[in-house]
Amino acid sequence: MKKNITIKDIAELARVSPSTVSRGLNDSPLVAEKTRTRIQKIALEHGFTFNTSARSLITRKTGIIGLIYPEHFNEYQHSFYLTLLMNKIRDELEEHEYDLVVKFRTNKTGTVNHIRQLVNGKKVDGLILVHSKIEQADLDFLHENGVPIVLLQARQHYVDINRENWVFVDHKKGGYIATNHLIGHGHNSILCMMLDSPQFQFAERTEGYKQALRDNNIEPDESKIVLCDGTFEFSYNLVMERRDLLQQVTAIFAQTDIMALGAIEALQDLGMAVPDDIAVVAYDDIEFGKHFRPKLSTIHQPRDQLAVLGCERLLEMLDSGSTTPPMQRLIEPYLIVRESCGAER
Amino acid sequence: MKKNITIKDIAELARVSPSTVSRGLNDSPLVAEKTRTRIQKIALEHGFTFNTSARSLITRKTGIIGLIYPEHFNEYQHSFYLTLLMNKIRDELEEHEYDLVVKFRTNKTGTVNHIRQLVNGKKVDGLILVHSKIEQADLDFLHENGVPIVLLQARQHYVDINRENWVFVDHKKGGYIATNHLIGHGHNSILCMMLDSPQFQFAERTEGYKQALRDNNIEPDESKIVLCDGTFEFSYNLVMERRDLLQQVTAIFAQTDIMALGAIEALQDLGMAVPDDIAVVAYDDIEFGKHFRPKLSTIHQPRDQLAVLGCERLLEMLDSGSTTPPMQRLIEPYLIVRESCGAER
DNA sequence: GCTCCTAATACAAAGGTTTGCATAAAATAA
DNA sequence: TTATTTTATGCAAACCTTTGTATTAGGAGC
Repeated sequence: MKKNITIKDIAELARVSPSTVSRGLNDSPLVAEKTRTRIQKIALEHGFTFNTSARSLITRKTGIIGLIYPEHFNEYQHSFYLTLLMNKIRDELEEHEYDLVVKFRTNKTGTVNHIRQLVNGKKVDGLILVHSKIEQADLDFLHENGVPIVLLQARQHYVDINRENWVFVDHKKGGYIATNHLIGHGHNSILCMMLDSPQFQFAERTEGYKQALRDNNIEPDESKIVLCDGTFEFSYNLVMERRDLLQQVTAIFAQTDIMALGAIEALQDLGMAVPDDIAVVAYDDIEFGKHFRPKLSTIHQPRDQLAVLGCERLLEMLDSGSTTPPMQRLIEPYLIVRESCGAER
Repeated sequence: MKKNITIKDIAELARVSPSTVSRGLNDSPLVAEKTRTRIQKIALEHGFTFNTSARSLITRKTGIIGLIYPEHFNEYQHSFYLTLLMNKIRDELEEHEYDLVVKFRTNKTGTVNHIRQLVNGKKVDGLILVHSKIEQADLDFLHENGVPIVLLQARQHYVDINRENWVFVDHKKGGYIATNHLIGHGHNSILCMMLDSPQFQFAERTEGYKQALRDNNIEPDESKIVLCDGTFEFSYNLVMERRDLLQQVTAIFAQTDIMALGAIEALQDLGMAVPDDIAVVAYDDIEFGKHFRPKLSTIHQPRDQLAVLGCERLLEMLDSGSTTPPMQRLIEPYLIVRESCGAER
């Protein structure tokens, strides 16, 4: 096992003191031009890299950002959402020399609290939370310790977000756009397949749905809002078993693509045509949506924008000490019109 | 910004020396039972956590494992593969108190070499590579520095894997199983839609395809091996434009699910029935495959097994110093029979 | 009560960097 | 030339832990 080359070694080779080497390597103006280049040349020749531990012991910066997401994510949620978000975040952070460590949030009480451990142990400089079930106490803890954090994608109803930095997708708007589009194409009786989840964002989507109806002088009908568990099968079976409901509507707003897919398959198996008999607008914009028949019309969540805004802010807080007022941005999803909503015909 | 509580602080509170606190907190037998419990109680009350930097400066362990994967991954590859693999790896490692930092491998020369930086800077204790384009020089470097590494999922043809620890999927076997299954159901003229990629694994899949043919006394016909770029569209168009080829075959072995999906859509648009006119076996087992019509018969890659075996070995090397001979495992993918291959009828 | 051994604790160095302050060297001014 | 300022470098402490060695306390044996 080879011993690593240290600043001390470089100092000897360059016949200067370790402090000068340190400054030289960090491009300090305190060291003469020619000394610096000499030092850097030697360092490069010997493949020197800073020992991160020693460095962060004194600077109190680790160069690592923690990304925390819920552990209950499934392949669907990962694929259309988290991975691409994570990739973009990683890219943004790497440009600024930060590394990303990924954690999921265990909420088992009695277990180690990941967040506190990461922060207290000085393992991370900041945190990004993707609609993770963080508790108020943990948020308070982070503030006390001056650890920057940004919340991404969707809000939780049980924490106070007023002091926090966040970038959320305006899911109410998303629901609104989807519904409004359908109404605009002549549908005035629309089934809302709502994902029944503790996550606030689905209630928001339903809110948007209702609002769009009201804005078009249609009174929302609770019986046309059905709760689903988010799986393909559930939606499929729901459509199969609730043909009564189908009779009453001409369109469906499905709160995720996978739910839409299940519903559409069932409709087709029932001999109904999409979008001609029933139009469908979905939500999420998974890659596969455009290969499905009919191609899915769906609400797209601007993932990259989330990542970019969030990272920008985090980086800003990281070097300014986060004293500025919090950044709170609601970004707008948009509708991608393909075939399933019938507007293209 | 609150100052963190250190071992020194605890020492004062407990009226013992820092070294005793350290030993007490680390459950050393050198410290008396009653002192230890007293120390631990105080530590707990004050929410003490070790300063990771200081600790790893001396122990030379960071408790972090680097996960490196190719940067060119797209949503498709991520969703069915990387994320779930990563999740499993994360789980395995977290059980042993390791964190995971994710990096992708930039191969731009002139750029920083992530691997060396991670290792030299003492940021990671070990590495997991998911068919990343690592170069021989980097591998040698890792060995010199005694940094454990395991290679996962697929081999590269340009590095010497004899000294390395790895768990690969037996892609030749995968291709063999797929093809053999089709032959077993009466198909003796099978189109192989091969993914044209620098990755070795696709050539291996083709090898398996050929081998299966030969083992059944069918001479492989190069004209029935067509190169694809892996996209849905390419496969779709290929089928549309090469109807001559279609006339000659009764089945297709598509090397990825998404390619199969494109091909099947095209076949259906041409008025051909799958599996009745043409049977299809795919490869990867993405979640959506089972929701497609027809449900995709496909080769499943045992991701969890990859993760578990790889992590086990890595952890072993991490505390035994990796002197044991390398672990080299080829794990077998298996066929999931659904509808597209026609065997269920 | 004294010696000797063991068990428990303390001391101090080490790990690699950064950084405030002191010092030395060079450059400028007189 | 000498005094003064500027610029470049060196010294040493600090960051927080771990760990080999020294020290002390306590107990056993005589």
